[in-house]
Amino acid sequence: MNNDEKGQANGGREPGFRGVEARPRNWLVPVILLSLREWNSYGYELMERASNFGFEAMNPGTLYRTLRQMEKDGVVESSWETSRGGPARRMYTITDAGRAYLDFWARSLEQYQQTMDTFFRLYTGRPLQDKPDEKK
Amino acid sequence: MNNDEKGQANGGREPGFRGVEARPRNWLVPVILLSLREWNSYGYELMERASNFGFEAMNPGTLYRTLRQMEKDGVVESSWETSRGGPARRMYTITDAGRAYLDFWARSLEQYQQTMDTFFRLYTGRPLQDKPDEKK
DNA sequence: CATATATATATGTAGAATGCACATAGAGTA
DNA sequence: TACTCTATGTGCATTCTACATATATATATG
Repeated sequence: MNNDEKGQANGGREPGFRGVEARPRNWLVPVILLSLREWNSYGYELMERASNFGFEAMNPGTLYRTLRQMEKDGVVESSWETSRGGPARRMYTITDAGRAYLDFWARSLEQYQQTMDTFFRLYTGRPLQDKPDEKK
Repeated sequence: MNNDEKGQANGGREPGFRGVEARPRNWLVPVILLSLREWNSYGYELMERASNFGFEAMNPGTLYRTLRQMEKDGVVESSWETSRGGPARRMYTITDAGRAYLDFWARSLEQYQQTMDTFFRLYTGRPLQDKPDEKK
């Protein structure tokens, strides 16, 4: 709903809505933390693994910037790995705070699933409430 | 993960994470459209109805600005209602494009639910893949 | 009548999230 | 040498959204 191409009413045809994915904010952070909880990793590899969560063709800039911010926030720690061929890698490790954050987010996600249920109940045509009378 | 109060590792205690709700982007737009699909309404009333979706204490500015943007995008239309007591109301009606947008969003939401299932499967300890060997 | 309150809509500003484009650099290989 | 793969980043613009504040009308209350 935020570009020129979307355009006017198109009578119910499949619209070319961009940026209309029902994806929560901060999705990337928990996905990274979940990956790091399994095993330590680095940006380039995390990018591939993130695609398992629907982050297809993840753009590198967003990922690397997010990782640096996460380190500032204390949910991950990093160190350079230079003991092998190829460019140096910044290896990341999840912290205790990171695990706590992940748990918190998972609980929040459960709550959100209930909200989605409510949405679908209304969407599929079973209103939760009748139209109230005009007040006063 | 974006404020000073979150702070450092806290060893798994319940953290005071702010803004860490698993809430999707653009949630407000479909909620408004869903409300308007049931019956025409206006900002002040929509604000109350939005609270049914977990938008507690919605701040008015966000809602009214969103409504105006939605009209620009062609998913709603509005007209002033002055034929009654009290301040004038801007009454909103959903358009065909709005209905199309809502349908699109709902389908997107279904896709996203699968992604969440994947997330929870990993979170609760059943990895989808083993750690691959170091390449090359 | 004056003032307060409820109703109703809106702007200004700032910060966070995010996408897109582009920049940098090491190591192997043709 | 040039090219490609691997790997990490920055700059810029847009969007989303929270918070504070402004405006106006009608009704209730003293």
